Amino acid sequence: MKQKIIIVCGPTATGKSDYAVELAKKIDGEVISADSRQIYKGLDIGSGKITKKEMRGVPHHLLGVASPKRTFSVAQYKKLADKTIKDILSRGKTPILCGGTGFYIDAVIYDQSFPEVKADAKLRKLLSKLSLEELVKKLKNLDPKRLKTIDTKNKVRLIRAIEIASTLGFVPKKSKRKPLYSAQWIYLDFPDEVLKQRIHARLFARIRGITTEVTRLHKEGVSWKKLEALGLEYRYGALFLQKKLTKQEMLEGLEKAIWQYAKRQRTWFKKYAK
RNA sequence: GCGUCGGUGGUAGAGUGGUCAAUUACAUCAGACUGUAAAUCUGACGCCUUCGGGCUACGGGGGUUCAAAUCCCUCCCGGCGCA
Repeated sequence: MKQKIIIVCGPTATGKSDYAVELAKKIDGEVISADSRQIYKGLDIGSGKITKKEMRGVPHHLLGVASPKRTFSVAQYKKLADKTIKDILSRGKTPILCGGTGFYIDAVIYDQSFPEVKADAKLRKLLSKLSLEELVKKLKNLDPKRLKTIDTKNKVRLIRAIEIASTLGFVPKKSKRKPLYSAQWIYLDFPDEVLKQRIHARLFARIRGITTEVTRLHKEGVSWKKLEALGLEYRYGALFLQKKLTKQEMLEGLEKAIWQYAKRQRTWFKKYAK
């Protein structure tokens, strides 16, 4: 008998957090965040992290548990989430997995196993100098099976596959998509125009807080490069503070980027619609 | 007013007689996704098509040429210089 878990997903700015709190109150649940940016400590305003007050007494997990100075990965998330879910269930409560990072949700629900191969900075640096063709050739020698499923135009993926293959000698087979829990999916969304308006309104309400937050993070030692890689609010905030963008350019570019992100999220979640 | 440089697809911006429906970037639309996933990557992107091709397009009009976004004339618009 599989245990029950509820998933609240959907694109950004659809009110997932509020919905999850409401639901948790009704069914005596606890919320587990599935958000690749809210996982970091100090990324609050820009990531739209729920505040203590908004939690209204409902326990929340996996918010602000990683350092933004270090790289955090799905594999780590998966481990933490598993542990948390087990804990919640053991106390007789219902876990509510809530967030917009499809990959994270996927990793938890479908019990994906990730190979124990850590990032090798030296190897990555070396490989990043190679062309796509050379990388493909390398992977072909190391693990021809993986080559069949990989996106041969995606350098980042190729490098990771080679990294795994050259350490383990092969790339572990993709685990089957077998659901671990009996999941109840709740997908939140709005028509395009409405969602665009919500994104716009939220951005303007938060823009001040965003720049002060990014300033603070940089002072605390998070590099511009890292901030730019964090994307959206952090990328545009960092570009603006470095004077690489005007305020106007930041606002326009960021709003556009958030919309593009929302659509990518939709694309991901469409998979589950069937 | 004279001179001069320029007006190209949603935008920026290449091209300067044929191989141009027009490099490229951005935007837009669709999609992928097993260790950075708010990241990274892919495809489509004038209109029509029986997928062979057809049609309309590089400010407007006229012309030269077998052939023009590319050359000439003229008109309109913008920048700059001289008045």
